[in-house]
Amino acid sequence: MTYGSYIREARERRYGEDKSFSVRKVAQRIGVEPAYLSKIERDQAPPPSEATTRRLAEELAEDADLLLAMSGKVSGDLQRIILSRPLLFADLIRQLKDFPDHALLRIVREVRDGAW
Amino acid sequence: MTYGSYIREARERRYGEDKSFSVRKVAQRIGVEPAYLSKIERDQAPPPSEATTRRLAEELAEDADLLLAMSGKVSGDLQRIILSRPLLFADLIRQLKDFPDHALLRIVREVRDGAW
DNA sequence: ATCGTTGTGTAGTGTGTAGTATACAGTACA
DNA sequence: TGTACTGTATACTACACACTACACAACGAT
Repeated sequence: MTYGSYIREARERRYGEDKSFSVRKVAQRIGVEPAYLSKIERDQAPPPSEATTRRLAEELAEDADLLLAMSGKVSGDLQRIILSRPLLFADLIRQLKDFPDHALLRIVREVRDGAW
Repeated sequence: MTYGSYIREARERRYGEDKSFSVRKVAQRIGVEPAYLSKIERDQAPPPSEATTRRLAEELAEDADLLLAMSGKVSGDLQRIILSRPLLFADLIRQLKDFPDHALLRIVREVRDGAW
């Protein structure tokens, strides 16, 4: 599933029930040219900037982090968090690389629930 | 402490004991023009690409993650790890944002020591 | 005195990013 | 039958990134 096809499907799903989700209208609301959005949806243009992806995500009620991941980008706010303590986060992330999802999820939960 | 001044100090420290750590020689070994390295060291050019920073880090025996952080970049391998499971890592990192260093360090250690 | 080495000033280059602008063909409907 | 909308093809643009190429003056050793 590419960025483009994902966006296209999400938009068309909404267009089915609300005709204001045409390429033109959505493009206008997020502040880009319709031809550009069209190219993105057909993967003829690379995914747009982080800012544009965020507007698009909000418009289509999709997850911004997921969309950003599809465009090969790590969210700017995560980057800033990592850069504030690069060595600690580098260690942590590299160690979690091969952890299975469920172990990761457990850590997320324990950290959230203040088991620390 | 900027990227440039940090590099300059590290290089000059080594130049004191080994004359092969001149701008010219180091530049040649890491594969860039001397004038370019000179500009970088004086912060007249922005920090170089990740690849060049890595070669520079190795040449000067400095920490690549630290140097990359100074240049405002998150290491590519960390990005790839995050992008492999964007939602899990996004959650985790955002939750750790305001953790004090010692708490983070403890997690790093417990994860490493297989307390999971 | 000159040769090699030092760092640096200035100008220019190729590639990528993130788009805009205009025009065009097809479809819906009133 | 026209007009209002649909998506898309094509061409172009502005700016940033990551450098190279060459020239020059200062200094140190032989």
